Amino acid sequence: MSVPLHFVVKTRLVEVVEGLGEGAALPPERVLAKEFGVSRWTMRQAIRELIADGRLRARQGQGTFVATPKLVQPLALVSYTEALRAQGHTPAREVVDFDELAADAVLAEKLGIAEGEPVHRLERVLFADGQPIGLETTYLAVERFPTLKEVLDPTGSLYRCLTDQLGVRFGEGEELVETVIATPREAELLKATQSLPMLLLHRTSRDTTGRPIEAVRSLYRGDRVGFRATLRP
Amino acid sequence: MSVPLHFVVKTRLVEVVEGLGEGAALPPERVLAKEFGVSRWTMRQAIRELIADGRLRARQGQGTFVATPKLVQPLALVSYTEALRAQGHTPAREVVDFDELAADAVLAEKLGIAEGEPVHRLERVLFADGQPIGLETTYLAVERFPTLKEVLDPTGSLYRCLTDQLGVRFGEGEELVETVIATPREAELLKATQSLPMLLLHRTSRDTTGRPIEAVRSLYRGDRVGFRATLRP
DNA sequence: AAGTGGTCTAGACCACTCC
DNA sequence: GAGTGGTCTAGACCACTTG
Repeated sequence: MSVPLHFVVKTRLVEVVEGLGEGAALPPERVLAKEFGVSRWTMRQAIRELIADGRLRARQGQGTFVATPKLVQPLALVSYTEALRAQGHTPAREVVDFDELAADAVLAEKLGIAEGEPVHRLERVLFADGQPIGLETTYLAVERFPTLKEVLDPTGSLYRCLTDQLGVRFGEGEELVETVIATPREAELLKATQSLPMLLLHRTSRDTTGRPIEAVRSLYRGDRVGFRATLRP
Repeated sequence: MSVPLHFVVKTRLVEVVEGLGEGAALPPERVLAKEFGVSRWTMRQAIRELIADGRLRARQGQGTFVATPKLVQPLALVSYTEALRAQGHTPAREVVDFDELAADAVLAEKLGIAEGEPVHRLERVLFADGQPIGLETTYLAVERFPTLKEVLDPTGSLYRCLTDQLGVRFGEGEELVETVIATPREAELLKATQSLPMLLLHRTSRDTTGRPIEAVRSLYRGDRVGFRATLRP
């Protein structure tokens, strides 16, 4: 048993998947388990890994289907909308929350303000071709952008609003990427199942004078999205 | 049951973990399950997620322990050794394989050679402070670097060898980041458990004339490593 | 030998979707 | 109502580490 059974099943299941076209339906878990001669738990373990790898997609009450390839998002200070459109996809946003709160120590540090000062919080679900792929939460100091709530169309591009209407000039930024497991709330907003690995991206942007503009926390579905960075020596 | 039981358990377990110090041992799974009044499966699900999040670390036959914070690796064309040392950690490498093979279509395309031509493959496990954190596989065209096998100390820095001894000057590079599930072989080399989410990084480097140098596939343990990128507008 | 985490089974019920 | 994926239980055995 040095190689777990569920991996053997996964390997054989990959061959089945490759024999099917994108979007094709797989037989039900219970049927597959019987065909492969394993328990449903083992079958689900194999399927879960193929879902995490982005090769399958499960829809409760409907079935499991062969997935389309992952999207690739640039790790760059560009508009989400433009980046996606450039790849031939249809972007969309949905506002979950747009309110104010008091900065905790970590957030205050990132935004260069004192703890307890008010910050805007804009939380939006990002879509590509009608499918939710990410949850983006942006924090900006109220002191620095007092008119944001009147000026910004929350369904539009924040980046455009800041540069075009508020005269902000983006300078350097720093991004951190890691994998995490989504909370139930996040999974629900992204229409994902529990315990799916996500890509968590933390960004802090500064203007050309080095002053902090925003702190962003973006959670992307690991089964649907990857990142691309262009490196300069 | 809109919130899964294992998440409730996870939330309560986090509080327990926060009350302990780094490296402290958790009670055995069976004991925790009984204390929380859930089955061992549910307990393991909660623990597995905390492991994926990098907050716990399981060692078979020993127990489960509170983990140390994740490392942060730069997404940049710099030496792995130097990057790690700059953060106060001790780097090491272990050669798994150093041989030649014929390029398949994808690899040939990346390296700018014809399919079937020979390429060097150097596969190494990367360590930080004695712990395996990544598996790096580098491919270079034999035609371009015919003396590599004689010149390179495979336990040393490839980057240094190329720049200092072979006169290569690195230009632009492109990196792709995504999450995947490790194969049993990869998991074993990284001393990780099955079905742990990994960060997969694909890099192709070019010299200052735009000619391909190397194709690299790096698999990092998602529970121990994150990436940092500095953005320029 | 004892105790730990890792894998697997058989069976149950829930939540959701479609007919 | 029937069928799907999602969660959970109780119990078993395996693989590994330590005394």
